[in-house]
Amino acid sequence: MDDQQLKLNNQVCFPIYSVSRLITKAYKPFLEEMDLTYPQYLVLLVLWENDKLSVNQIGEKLLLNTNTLSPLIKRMEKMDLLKRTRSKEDERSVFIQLTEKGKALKNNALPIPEKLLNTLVTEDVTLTEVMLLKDTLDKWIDILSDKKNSR
Amino acid sequence: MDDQQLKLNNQVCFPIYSVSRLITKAYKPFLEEMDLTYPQYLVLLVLWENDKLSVNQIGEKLLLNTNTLSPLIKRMEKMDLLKRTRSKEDERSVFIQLTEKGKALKNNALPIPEKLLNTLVTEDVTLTEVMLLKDTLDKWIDILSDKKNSR
DNA sequence: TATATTTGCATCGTGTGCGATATAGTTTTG
DNA sequence: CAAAACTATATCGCACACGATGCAAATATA
Repeated sequence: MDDQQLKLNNQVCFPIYSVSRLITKAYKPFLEEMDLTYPQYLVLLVLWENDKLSVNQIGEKLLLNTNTLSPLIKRMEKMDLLKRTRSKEDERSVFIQLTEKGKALKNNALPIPEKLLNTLVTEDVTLTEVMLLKDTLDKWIDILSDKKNSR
Repeated sequence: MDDQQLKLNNQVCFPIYSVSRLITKAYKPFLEEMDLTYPQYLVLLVLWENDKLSVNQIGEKLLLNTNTLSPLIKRMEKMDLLKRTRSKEDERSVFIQLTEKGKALKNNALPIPEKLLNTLVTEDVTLTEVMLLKDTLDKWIDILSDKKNSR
C-alpha cells in the first residue's frame, strides 16, 4: 500500500510543531533577561493591550483554558507582575491587573518583536512570505478553534 | 513610543504557537484510538520509515533531545510498541526497534494524514497555500535549528 | 599510555498544556 | 422560590519540552 503520506518529510503538521518549539527557543535569550517564559510573555502582551481582564477573557485571546492559565497566572502573581481580584458583580470571576512592575516591563519588551523578525526574515524568507504564512495560520485558527460557534 | 508590534494580532509567532496546539488537538481523536500521543506518533513515523535507529538519530529527525525522548521511548517500550537494545559496537548507544505490535500500527495510521489534510485544506485554505506554508516553515527549521552547523 | 575531552543516554526540576473533575456562585425553570 | 442547569475558576494527574547535571564509554591528545 502507498505510505508516502506517512513519511516525515511529507507531513505539514510536523514542521509547524517543530517551528513552534524553535521559535520559543529563539525568544528565550530575550525573555530570560526579564525572567519570563514565552506563555507568560503572551499573558503580558494581552494585558499591556487591555488591562483588567478576567482569567477567561485572557484564555479566549490566547486560546488557553483556565487549567493552564490558573497556575501560570499564580506564578506571575508571585513574581509581582500582576494581582488577582475577585469581582464583586460576579463572585466567580477573577480580574487580572498589572502591577507597576508588570506595566514597566513593557518598555523592556518593546524591541523584542523586531529582534525576532530579524531572525525570521532573511534572504531566504521574505516579509511577504511571512505575511502569507500568517494569513494561512489565522484562517486555520478560525477553522480549528471553535471561535465561529461562540460568535 | 510606538507599540503596534507588541499587539497580539500583529505577532507572527503567536499563530504558530496556537496552530501547533490546535493541530495536536485535531490529531487527538485519531491517535487515541491507538492509545498514542502526538509525539509518540512522530517517533513511530520515524521508525516506520527506518527501523533500528539510536535515540540520537531519532532525536535528529524530530529535533528533540534525549532528555525528552528517553522517558517518551520508555513509555512506548512499556506499551510494547518498541524495544531498546544496547549497541555492541558502541556501548553508549541504544538502538530502538519496533515490535510486531509497533509495526502493525502502521496500517491503522495510514488513513490519518489524509483525514488531517481534509480538515486543513478547505474552501478558505487551498492545497497550494499549504505547500507554500510548508516551504517557509522548512526554511525556518534550517535557520533556527543548527542543522547547517552539524553538516 | 595516562589523562583530558567528547559523546550517548539518562535523571532531575520546572513550567507548561490539557482532559477530568471539583467547587462555589449565578441563572434558568418548573 | 426551590431544584436543576450552567458558568468561572481551580485542582489533579499525566505527558511532554528543555536546561542543568550525572555517568559511563569512546576518542583525542600530550
